[in-house]
Amino acid sequence: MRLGEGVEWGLHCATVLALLPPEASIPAARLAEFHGIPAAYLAKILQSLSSAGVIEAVPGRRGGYRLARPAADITLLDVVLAVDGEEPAFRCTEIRRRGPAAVPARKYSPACAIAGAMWQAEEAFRSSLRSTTIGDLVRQLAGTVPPEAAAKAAAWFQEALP
Amino acid sequence: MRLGEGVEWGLHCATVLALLPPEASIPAARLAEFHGIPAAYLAKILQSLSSAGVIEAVPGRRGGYRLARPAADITLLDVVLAVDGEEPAFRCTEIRRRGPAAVPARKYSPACAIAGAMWQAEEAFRSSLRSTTIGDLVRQLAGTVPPEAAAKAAAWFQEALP
DNA sequence: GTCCCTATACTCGGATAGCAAGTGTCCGAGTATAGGCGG
DNA sequence: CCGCCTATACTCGGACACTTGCTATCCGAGTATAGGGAC
Repeated sequence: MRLGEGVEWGLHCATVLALLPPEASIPAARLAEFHGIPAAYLAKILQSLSSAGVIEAVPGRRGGYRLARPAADITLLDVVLAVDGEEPAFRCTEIRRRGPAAVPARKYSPACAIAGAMWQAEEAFRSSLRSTTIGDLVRQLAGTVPPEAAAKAAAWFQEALP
Repeated sequence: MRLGEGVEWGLHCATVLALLPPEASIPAARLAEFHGIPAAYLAKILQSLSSAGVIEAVPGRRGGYRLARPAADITLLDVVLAVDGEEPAFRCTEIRRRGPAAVPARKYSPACAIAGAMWQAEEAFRSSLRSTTIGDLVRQLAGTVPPEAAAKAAAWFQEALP
């Protein structure tokens, strides 16, 4: 089980967007520069977040990206599913219905116990991600980010944005 | 996030092994035939389970695989980690320490809030898998597998094993 | 001075290569078994 | 008849190709802006 690197980028970008003034937007290239990551690939990640309705794109000369709704209404699950895809991690291929012991399909119970247990675990994973919002992250980060780094970030935004 | 197909195979094989008489073993080729899956690749999966100590290999002419310990002592997490690897799904690359707002490394808190939230979710996933054992699966399957399929399976094992 | 128009520069969006890891396969090393041989 | 020995056949274990999907990149479509000109 492996989460794509874009998930981390998407989460960090979402928290940065949550810290911007309301209605303000920031271009993908600036977000990439701020995080020290490849701009071309980050564009693809932000595109996924945009089409999923987590963030929204502002077109035009002074455009960019901003959150599509309040940070408190965006869960970590929203971001992870938008970047990584909606399909479940465990895919049941119904191998119980194959081989020499197979019987007609209608005789099987709707879901086998193995797939059920795996999906239950995945639901626990998703439930945990659903219980935290970008707003919660921002609040936590306010207490853990080094004050010096916060100051440098604020100065950088002052210069890079307007 | 995607779990390899081998995880499903490993879980099904573990339940089959749990149903065998104590001390009995079954070759990888028979397990593959029973499930209708490629034997050569299943061998690789079983190899992973064996080196992880979940199942054990019996060498020699009438050899095969069997559970390394009672089914009630094998959790689904044991199987998943053995097949899919131990490394966590979310990997923090510390992008917070990069870019124009970076400060000396020692000033950062040990773990950033984003990675912490992701790891907490993954722990919920693992905890759920830890709470179910192969023994539990066998008990559940006893009530859900079609009796007709169970009879065919028993007959097949009678003929294939000795 | 104010309004309108046009050219511009910057933005996002989707289509396009490269690479690593999962998927699938194969052959060699090792061992319990089965049969034969000798006592 | 019993025990030992050897050859065998079957097993697992690790090393070798191939395909899918993640990683990385580019160029074209679209739009708000800035400047200039007319009134």
